[in-house]
Amino acid sequence: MDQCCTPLREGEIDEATARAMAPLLAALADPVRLRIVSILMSAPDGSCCGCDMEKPLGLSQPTISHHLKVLREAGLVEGERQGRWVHYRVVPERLEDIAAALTPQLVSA
Amino acid sequence: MDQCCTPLREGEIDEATARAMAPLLAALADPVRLRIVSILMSAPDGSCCGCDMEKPLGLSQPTISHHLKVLREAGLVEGERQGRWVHYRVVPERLEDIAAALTPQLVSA
DNA sequence: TCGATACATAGACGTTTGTCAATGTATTCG
DNA sequence: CGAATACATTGACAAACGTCTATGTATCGA
Repeated sequence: MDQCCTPLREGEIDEATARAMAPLLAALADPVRLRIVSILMSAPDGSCCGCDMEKPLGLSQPTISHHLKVLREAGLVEGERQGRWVHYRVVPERLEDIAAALTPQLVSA
Repeated sequence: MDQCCTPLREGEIDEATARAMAPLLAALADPVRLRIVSILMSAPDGSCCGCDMEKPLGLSQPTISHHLKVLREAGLVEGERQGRWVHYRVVPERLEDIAAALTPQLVSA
């Protein structure tokens, strides 16, 4: 026997799709970045600037800036300069993209 | 002014929750593991053994075994020995956990 | 019992990641 | 202008990660 399972049918995601999806998940796969996203979403006006995250996160300013950059480059967060500060907010569409990619296949399965 | 945003209200996830959530996302945040999950979910009987993944993934057997271990330890995949083979299948609840953690806060926001 | 097959483990190695201190840039205010 | 503040960038370093080869373990079939 050269095949232990019934042959794989089509329908798996291709390598390109997987390579596009992985960085989005990777951007969220960090405790600090999860908390940043959570802080942004639970902020009264849905946004916040980096300076107010230092204390609750207990990390240095450059480290937080680094995490915000990762989130920004993944498209999960957007920053808008307002005078001296940059107001960051979550891009809900990206979170929905992730959630949608994980569930629909369950429906069609 | 010592505060540029309105004060953060409660509601963010705590550090422990973030530390529990991150590994689950990290397990999925890899192109190969995404494809493994996809292969398992699109298999006719919802399961598959490692040997049939080598060719489509184009990776060595130990590497695939490593990725399956990561997925197993994250609880995203379960393996059951059947004679000479181990049949792996996705644990849908874990995927739903992830999807649920990303969307509900959007509803309550 | 012996060979073949499926899978796991160990060790090695280059790459990526998370963190920090130090420094740079831009904006505001006196 | 000059000092202070918010944020970004650089460089360093240890830890974690993905991959491989080599080897170990377990199961089946002849």
